[in-house]
Amino acid sequence: MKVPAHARAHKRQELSVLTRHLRGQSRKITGPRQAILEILRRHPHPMTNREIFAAMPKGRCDLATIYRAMHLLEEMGMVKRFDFGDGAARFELVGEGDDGHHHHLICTRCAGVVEIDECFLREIESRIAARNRFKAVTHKLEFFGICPACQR
Amino acid sequence: MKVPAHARAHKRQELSVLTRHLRGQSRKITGPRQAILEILRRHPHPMTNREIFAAMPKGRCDLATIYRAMHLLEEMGMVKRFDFGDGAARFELVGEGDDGHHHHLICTRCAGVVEIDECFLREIESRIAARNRFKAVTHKLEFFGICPACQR
DNA sequence: AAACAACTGCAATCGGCTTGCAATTGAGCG
DNA sequence: CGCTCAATTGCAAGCCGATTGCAGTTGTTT
Ligand SMILES: [Mn+2]
Ligand SMILES: [Mn+2]
Ligand SMILES: [Zn+2]
Ligand SMILES: [Zn+2]
Repeated sequence: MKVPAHARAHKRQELSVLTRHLRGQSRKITGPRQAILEILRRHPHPMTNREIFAAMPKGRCDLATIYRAMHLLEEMGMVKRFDFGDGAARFELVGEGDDGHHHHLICTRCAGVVEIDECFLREIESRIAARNRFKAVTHKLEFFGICPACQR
Repeated sequence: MKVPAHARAHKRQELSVLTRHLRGQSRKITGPRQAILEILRRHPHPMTNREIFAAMPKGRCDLATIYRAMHLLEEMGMVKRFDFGDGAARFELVGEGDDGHHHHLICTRCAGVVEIDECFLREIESRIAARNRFKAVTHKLEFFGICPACQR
């Protein structure tokens, strides 16, 4: 099966990003880390560590390795952690030059996910920070409901 | 130590609410359930099951009982579940005739909590629901930052 | 007071996540 | 290219919040 040129380009670029981020921290570019980014790039929605593990070709690495890798990638700002409230962390690839902040609309029946790209709270957030004299205020927000397919 | 009259009144009222809610579902008014509501009433912020357990007079009941009670009380709409993202569910008493929906501002250093009573998203929520044809849309939102005391 | 369903305590168990340790491997260097 | 060593990994044990099966207890109804 042939890989299209643009996909190869994607991959090359992403690898270079990984390399750049790892340099200067004496971190290594390893198979598991590349595989994880590869998998995340193909997925439009946040994935659990287990899902990443399952998507990995033939037990390519241990689940513990994925947990450790996600911490590293999160620290480097290459992935963003989301919490859908079901007890399992989810991760999504962050675009270059983006901070990854956004929200989701999640179907409570089928677990389907809709990406909500705008954030409506930037303004409100600073008002709340000022009013309570908090610094470095952020927020976590997710929407839940019943999707069209699950309504009937 | 004497209990003031208004406190006794509070307690009586709350008990009657509990009774009313339990009736017709063949549920029992038990010691643990009364004790839990009593504790929650004294606390202005969401509590974990462990905290409720610790606040209980001398191992008055088992931790598992508290977990079960919180499910029941949540189902009955008497408490609201919150998620501060640290892996432990938190519960807050819901006022009568209130749905309990609100938000918090949480200090990531000292875990202090500020209650945010307004909800800014009612409007946006219905826009999102309509745009994606979802029904029964709700949201979970919490703010995080560094409180005045922790800034120095 | 009896009868029975609801409830509780206890201990086992689960699932997500972390961690200690010995073996492996990537990156820089000669 | 092969050497060296810290970084990384696999594995297994363990942590923690939460759930559950079961036998014994208790609240409610009659
Ligand atoms: Mn997303
Ligand atoms: Mn609150
Ligand atoms: Zn936002
Ligand atoms: Zn709200």
